[in-house]
Amino acid sequence: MKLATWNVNSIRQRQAHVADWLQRHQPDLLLLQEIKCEAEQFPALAFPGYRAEVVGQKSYNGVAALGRVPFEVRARALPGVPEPAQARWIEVEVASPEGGGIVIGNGYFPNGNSGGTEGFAAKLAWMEALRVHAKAMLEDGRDLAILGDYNVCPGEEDLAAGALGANDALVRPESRAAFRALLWLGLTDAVRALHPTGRVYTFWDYQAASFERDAGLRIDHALLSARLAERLVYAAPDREERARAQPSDHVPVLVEFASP
DNA sequence: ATGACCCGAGCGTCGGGA
Repeated sequence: MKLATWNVNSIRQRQAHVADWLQRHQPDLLLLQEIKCEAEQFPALAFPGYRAEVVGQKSYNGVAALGRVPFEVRARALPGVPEPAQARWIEVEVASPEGGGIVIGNGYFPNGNSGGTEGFAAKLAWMEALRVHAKAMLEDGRDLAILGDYNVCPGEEDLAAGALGANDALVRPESRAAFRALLWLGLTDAVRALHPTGRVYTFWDYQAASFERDAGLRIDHALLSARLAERLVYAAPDREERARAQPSDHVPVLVEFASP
């Protein structure tokens, strides 16, 4: 089984990139963030062989699941997040080869740098709601993967020197603590499990020739419950995608599992 | 030292991104 996550920074600007990437990599499920459109505007016909389920809104945010295997939608919003809900969560279930299902959450976590202290508090509240929700699913014994744009650099090795200020919401101690609280539930950071050290960036700013200088960040992640983590055979960002013409500022992160 | 780029909205320029 192959899963992937990709913040595409507008699906309407990136649909050819996504269609081409799907053809080359053929993941079972691709989770998208920042589609920046309403569900009716999503170019579902651009991805032959894939079924699209979309949680959209006008202009901002927006997530989607593209699947070439059967899946069902479990939720279109994160439980426990106060209204007005933004389009930041879709949760699906695919059949497991062992029988039973695998729950796959797709999140576009709040950035937390806009809106002052209130905006940062909303980021932390969103992450706490996710922790509570994930904890309940794990206590139910569910196999769980949470993919998406977490908007958190978990550690100092997850950003280039000088790429962000110390007070940035992506590296603030509270943001990192909220990320660790997810790990403490028993989840495994897939990319770090297979690449324990070194640069494994998933984002480079459009500004200041960040990609050319490799001034990147690791903020797109896949967290896995134990049985899934034990089957993990591949987890890495597709860095080459950032070198293409008119790229997203994020690259896809691909994770692959051996059959049980 | 400073600014830098991209997207959507909508036609001024700006908020948001990270």
